[in-house]
Amino acid sequence: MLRIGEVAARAGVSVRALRYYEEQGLLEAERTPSGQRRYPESAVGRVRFVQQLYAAGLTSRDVLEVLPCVHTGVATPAMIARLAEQRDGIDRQIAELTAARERLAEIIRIGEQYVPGGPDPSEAAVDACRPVGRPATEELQPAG
Amino acid sequence: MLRIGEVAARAGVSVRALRYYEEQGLLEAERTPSGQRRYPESAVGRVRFVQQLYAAGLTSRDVLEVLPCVHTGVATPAMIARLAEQRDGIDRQIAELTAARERLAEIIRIGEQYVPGGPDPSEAAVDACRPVGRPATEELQPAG
DNA sequence: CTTGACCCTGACGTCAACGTCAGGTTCTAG
DNA sequence: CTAGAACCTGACGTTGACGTCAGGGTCAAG
Repeated sequence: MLRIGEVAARAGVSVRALRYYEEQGLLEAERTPSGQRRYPESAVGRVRFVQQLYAAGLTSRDVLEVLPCVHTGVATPAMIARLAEQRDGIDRQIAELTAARERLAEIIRIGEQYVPGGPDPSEAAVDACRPVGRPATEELQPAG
Repeated sequence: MLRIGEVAARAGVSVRALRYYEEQGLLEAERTPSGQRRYPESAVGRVRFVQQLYAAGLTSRDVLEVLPCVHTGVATPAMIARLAEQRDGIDRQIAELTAARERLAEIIRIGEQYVPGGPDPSEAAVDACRPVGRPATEELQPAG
């Protein structure tokens, strides 16, 4: 059984975060007679999983829905539906992220191409900042 | 030239958000003599881009660094480096999201498999909640 | 000229996931 | 037994991206 500081260190989060997770019902702990929390080794993995879901944009409440096995150990059809919703939400997120990444990558490519000695990379960079493939309007002139 | 409500509606954000973007230096607007904001059509695309970057986990300040062309129209080598950093950050995010998605998908698969008429899907679901391929410890018994 | 939709500038409220501080207890090393 | 590290429970503070309310201009239509 691990102490809270140990779990925090291994999972790469703060002690406060673990207490917060408990408050939110995401992580249980046994208590010593004096009231100190004791965690099984598996708590480390669970915390990392919670962090993953947070990183996926889920809230604590979402995670609570997504981790029914934490409390009940059972996955009902309704829960499966919610899980699927969350999964689809993540899919949409990944799609948006990929799009954003591509636009950034394009700006970078243009920038790297012009930086070495080019006199005025502005037009190309500005184009990259525009919504995909839209022709220039009156905004964002080449700074001249 | 569009009015602020028009831009907000087309970009799918609130009027307040647009004023906030201006406050953060992410979006400029001309003003009528009476002080009302007027935007070019391209503002809609810009707002969508900003939203994309927000969705990618960037802060307003990050976006401000990432969109230097908004103000200067030029991409310096230092900016390129920052762009690359952000891109890599997004890559890491995508990787994490994909991992989270996979774990969710696995839980769903197990759930769907057992739901139709299975009497006790708990063990499988519980396994799916565990860090990848870790054997059962004393926590999370099959609820009985 | 008045009604109503839209716009303006502050400025305070919100929500989530913690950070941080206060004031006190417990555990471990010497 | 004593110092110090680690733990406890409140409870208030923080940050980012807005929401929302107050109080007041603007403008096309009737």
